[in-house]
Amino acid sequence: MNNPLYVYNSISRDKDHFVPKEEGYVGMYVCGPTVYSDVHLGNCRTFVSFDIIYRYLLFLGYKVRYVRNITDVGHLTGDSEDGEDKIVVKAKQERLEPMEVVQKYMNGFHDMMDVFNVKRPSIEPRATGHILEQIEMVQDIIKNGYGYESNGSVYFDTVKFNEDKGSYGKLSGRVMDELLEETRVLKNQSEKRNASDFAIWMKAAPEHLMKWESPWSVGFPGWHLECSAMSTKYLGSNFDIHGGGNDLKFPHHENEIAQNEGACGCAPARYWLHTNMLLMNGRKMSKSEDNSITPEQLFTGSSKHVSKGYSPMVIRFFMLMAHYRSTMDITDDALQAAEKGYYKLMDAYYSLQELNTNNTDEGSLDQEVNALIDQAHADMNDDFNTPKALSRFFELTSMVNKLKGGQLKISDLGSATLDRLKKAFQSFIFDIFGLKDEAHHDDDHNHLDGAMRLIIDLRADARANKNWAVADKIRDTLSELEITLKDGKDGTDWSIH
RNA sequence: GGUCGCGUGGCCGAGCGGUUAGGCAGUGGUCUGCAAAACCAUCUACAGCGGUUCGAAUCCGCUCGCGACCUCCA
Repeated sequence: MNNPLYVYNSISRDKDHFVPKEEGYVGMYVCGPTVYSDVHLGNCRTFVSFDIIYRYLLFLGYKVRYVRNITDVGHLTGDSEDGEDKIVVKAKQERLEPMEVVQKYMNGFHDMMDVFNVKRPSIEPRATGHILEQIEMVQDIIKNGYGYESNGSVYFDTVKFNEDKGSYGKLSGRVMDELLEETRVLKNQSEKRNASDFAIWMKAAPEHLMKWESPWSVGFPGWHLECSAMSTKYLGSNFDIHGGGNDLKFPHHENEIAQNEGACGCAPARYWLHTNMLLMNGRKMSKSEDNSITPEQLFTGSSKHVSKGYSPMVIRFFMLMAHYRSTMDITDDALQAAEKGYYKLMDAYYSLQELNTNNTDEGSLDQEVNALIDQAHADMNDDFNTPKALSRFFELTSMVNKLKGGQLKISDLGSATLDRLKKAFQSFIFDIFGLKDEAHHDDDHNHLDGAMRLIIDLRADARANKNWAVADKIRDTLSELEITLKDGKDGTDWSIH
């Protein structure tokens, strides 16, 4: 349990020993959604991944301040100064106030996060609530010589920054000269000094819907700026973890680093964590192309890509089966496999609760059980390797089933180890992996369990009388209701699948 | 075109120099009134071609295929 935690740091391109700046505390910033449309599944994977990271840090005993923003202004369609604000575009389309659009999709986002059992962050700041902080940051950047005004807009001078610091592009591996060449043709009409410069404040057209007073113009902040300003405000100018999807590395995170260094001379985060993409049909999910599925479609099964609906926890479990830094391909077969695996694991958890031992000494099984639990912890300490940790629990699941079925003797397990095993299942499945048991819902479940015991008794009577017709009718009818009866050596169990 | 990454058995997906990953599916068995569940056994692997090494899925080179970013995206 005392293994140190290693995390893959995109900056160093290596697994680094995680040592928080302040012992016992972790500051973590994750780029949240731009709330201009419904969340899509890829978003969900990213936030589930960081939820597991957040939960694991909490499990390790850290006091974590987890900041995840809501982008509600400044994120443009297309790049550069030619684009329109995504939220403004949507507001016009739906004939709503921009803030109505924001509220609508932010609510939807929160609901979806709840459905996936994603813990809420400590602070969820919004860009529009931090205009002053962003203006101040622009002023600092200008003061330090890395920003310049041009026709009411302010741009970040990437060339000057790179000359001084020599580091523009270090996160994403870009080379300054290449950036200048690549973009020169496309953006030669701009107000920018260099093609790779980016806006930190933009002058708004008179009819623009969301705009604020600033020293330079009535306008709005550049997209990248909010994260720099808000992470600094709530986590300080240098904090522990910054996360986001892989596709944010460039330009978003690169520019964030430049802004923070440009404003205060310090690198914002010490560990940069990036999640990988969710694929469908081997390609990145895309709304514009036809390879996309919404969470709702996945839940209900109303999509040509799936044969049936899958519950949110099955999907969360599915996500656990791959490492967060690997791409993950959604297929119907893989989801079916995840569904069965999820139920198998949950069933084992309940079977485990029924196990008891009088053996207060060490038993012959103790070593193996303890080793598997230790390995699961080590797996999580190795850059949050959930698929590997999960595999340990499937091995433990097999042992639990053998103990239950009598293939292994419960007397070979010491009570201390059994106790530890129960705690480990609890911690990993519910606290760390963040799974919920969808079949055993508290009060409802207790009522149903009482009724089910009666039915099981009646069926047992029928079977004792060799009245197979009645016994099978009970079993088959329940099966149609997705209730499975499991006849074992010590009577019959049931579960909802 | 530039940058980065990936190609593992029927499917998903770990491993990244020597030992069974794991889940799902398949096959044979145990159990069962018959099933299901569970258990036991078992079958399909490391894109191709070279090289390094006592030893390579794991390192290096080349070839082929795929993906991401560079352009809104988690």
